[in-house]
Amino acid sequence: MSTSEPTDRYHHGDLRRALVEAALELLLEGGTEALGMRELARRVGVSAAAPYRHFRDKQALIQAVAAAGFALFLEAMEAAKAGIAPEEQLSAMAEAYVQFALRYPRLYKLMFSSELGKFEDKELRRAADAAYESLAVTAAKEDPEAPGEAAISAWAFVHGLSMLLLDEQLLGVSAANAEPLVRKLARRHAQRFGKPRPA
Amino acid sequence: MSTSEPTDRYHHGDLRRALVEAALELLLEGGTEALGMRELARRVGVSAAAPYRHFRDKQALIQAVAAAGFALFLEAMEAAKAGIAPEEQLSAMAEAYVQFALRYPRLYKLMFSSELGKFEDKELRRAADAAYESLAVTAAKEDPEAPGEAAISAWAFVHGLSMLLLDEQLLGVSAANAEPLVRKLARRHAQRFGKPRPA
DNA sequence: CTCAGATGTTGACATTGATCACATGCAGCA
DNA sequence: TGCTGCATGTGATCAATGTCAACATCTGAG
Repeated sequence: MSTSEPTDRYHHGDLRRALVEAALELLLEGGTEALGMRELARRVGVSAAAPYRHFRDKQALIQAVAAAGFALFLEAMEAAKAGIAPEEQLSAMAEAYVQFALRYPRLYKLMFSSELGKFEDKELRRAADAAYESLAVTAAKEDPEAPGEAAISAWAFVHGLSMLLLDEQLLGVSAANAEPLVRKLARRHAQRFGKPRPA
Repeated sequence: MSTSEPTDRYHHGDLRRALVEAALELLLEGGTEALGMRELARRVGVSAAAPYRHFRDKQALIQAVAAAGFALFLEAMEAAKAGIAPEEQLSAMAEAYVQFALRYPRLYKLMFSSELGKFEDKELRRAADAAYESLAVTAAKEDPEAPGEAAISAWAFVHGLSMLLLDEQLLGVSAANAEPLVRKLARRHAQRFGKPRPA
């Protein structure tokens, strides 16, 4: 699936992209701990100093990975509400949200790790905000009287639920058997937070 | 406020406690990055290898810190619902929860960092579960028909909201001006998730 | 009083993030 | 075509970190 196979040319050709790709793999496999500049360089088959031509910092590299993560995430969100009846959209997105977190736990964690300085990197900020918007607009439609609160509430709900599941904080519930619970909770949330009973 | 001032005896006397205390300070000041074994040893005025007599790993030390954090946290939760009318308890706790997260952002983040292996350390696990219980029982009372779901929902809500605030993901809302919003959302949540309108 | 085990120290090793001066090769201009 | 400037990659090196093993020191149980 990799776009670039290792070459032995002096100039790699597309190092930056290759680095982000490899970093993503590394992250998915081994978590934040496994994501090191040197190991990364090794993977891509390049010297240890090379990555610094493309990223000021380890942090900068991580921010790029997170941004890529948010792009993936946004895609999943959009896909989730495509072709779904409006009144079902919110709960469908909620489910998709949690499923994403469960499928890519380490990536998800990184994306919200918060010491990655989300406000400092413009591109990252935009990617994150785009994902937020996708959910927010759907949630807002559910409660036109207080759209802002509805959006925050929905976001907080799915985010919190994801974290709890990832931490296995919910006794007896793990990623494997989470789906029914998630579905039930999503329904419950959408129902109670939906438009306050029209006449 | 420190229990132990630096002595120049060969044996420190209460290194373990001193280490956890110092680690907590270090964490609160500089975040996870600043929390290193060597720096820690330096602070306590002891050699770099000494901490390893009390903690197998850096991870073990971190787990101990997290456990201490959960104790603090539990305390705050219990204090929040003491002497409050039952129907106000849930929203009071929700507020207290978020306030804790906002007051100790880095500690809070560490406590839920999830690669600290919460399930492996028994003491840590118990501390975390105790905190969970404190909120869960209160939330469960709000909706006797589905106590489990009510508990998860409440926990997810406050946890998610805290994370969003810490990440400054909510545009225009920061720790400083978060209080009114938090209060409003807590009320809203308690109201909608409360007992489904008794007759 | 003694001496065994707990607690600290010293010195070392491998690894990491980061930076420097230097090497290389591609692009555009002659 | 051939030259050359600039982006890109290399290797050597530094300081710092987590961790360990061998040695030193203290303290309490008998």
